[in-house]
Amino acid sequence: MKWKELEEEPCSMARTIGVIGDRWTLLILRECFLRTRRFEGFQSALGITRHLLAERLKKLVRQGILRRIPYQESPKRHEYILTQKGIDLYPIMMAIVHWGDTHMVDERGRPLLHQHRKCGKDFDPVMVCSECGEPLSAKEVHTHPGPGARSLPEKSAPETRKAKARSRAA
Amino acid sequence: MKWKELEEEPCSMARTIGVIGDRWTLLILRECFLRTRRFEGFQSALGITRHLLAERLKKLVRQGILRRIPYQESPKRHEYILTQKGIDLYPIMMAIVHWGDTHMVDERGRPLLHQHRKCGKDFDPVMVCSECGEPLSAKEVHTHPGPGARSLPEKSAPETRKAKARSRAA
DNA sequence: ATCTTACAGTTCTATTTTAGAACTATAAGG
DNA sequence: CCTTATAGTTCTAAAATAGAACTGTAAGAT
Repeated sequence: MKWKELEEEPCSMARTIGVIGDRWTLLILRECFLRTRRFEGFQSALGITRHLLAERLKKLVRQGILRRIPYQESPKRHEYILTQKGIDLYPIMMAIVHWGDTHMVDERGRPLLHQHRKCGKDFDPVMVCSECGEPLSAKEVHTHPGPGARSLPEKSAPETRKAKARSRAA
Repeated sequence: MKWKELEEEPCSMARTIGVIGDRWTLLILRECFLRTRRFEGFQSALGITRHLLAERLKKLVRQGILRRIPYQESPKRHEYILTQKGIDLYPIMMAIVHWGDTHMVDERGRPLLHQHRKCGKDFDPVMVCSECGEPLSAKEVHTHPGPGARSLPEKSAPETRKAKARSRAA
């Protein structure tokens, strides 16, 4: 599988990974949500090479995740602003941060806290079912093919070689 | 910033990205959630080179995301099973899939649907506030330094050069 | 009028990663 | 003895990334 093909895979995860699934892109997006907008801002905040930064920004604009907007004439200068498509990445960012907060903090605790303006409290993000509102856990979810599926053979429980031999013998 | 340093950054997102933020790792984890457990299973499902697969699996085991469990003796064979730390990645996976379902589907529709066993319906994941239960949106969240912060200077609103000149002149 | 700085890139070489294919090893089954 | 299944390892070529220097426009300082 080549990287260009990823975006054509019949899998929403593969397609998304094709767009945002590399390390610098994710960090650039973090900066966007922290209100960084300009080339130099990204560069100094991240220490990314200018070459790669330019390339990643171009890609994000092509993908419709950032919009490149002029903020001054002569010399022409542009800012990079999240589109709605980009803002919709927020749950991914929060899910990533939350996992890090749970499993990667050192003894000093969380680097950042998130306050919900509506209720005023520091919170954690919780993922719930859109239909019943209950928190989701992996084993309560059954995945099945949708209209855009190509094929997804059901996997049977793995057998040991000996078990296979036994069942063939029977 | 080098990749080894990522995991020591005072940012839960950078640390998490250091662990799972590359394309193959994310796809391997997708397969784990679809119940793939064995080397050949990952390899044939993903088309990843055997070399990289071996390396990524080792890393995931080192990080405590997968556990390597023997399922037969002679020749010794192992399966890779998600630990709790690995299972906790589920919201990240679902958030990624959901963004793809929203922004990357073709005319045929979603490749996969997710059914919630508790309520029986196909659902979308929704991220809510742990404190008040309301759905979260980026602009209702205020980010501020926590106990593990190193420093996070507040960013002022960007100015144009002309505006800067004006304010200096004033 | 010239000099320095800010900004947003582009270009170049060296290093690191990844792709792709072939090879190794153990044991079962025919 | 030969083939297959499984889980790797090793090798070379191609691609991506790091790191530093360079380009171009214009403002402000000297």
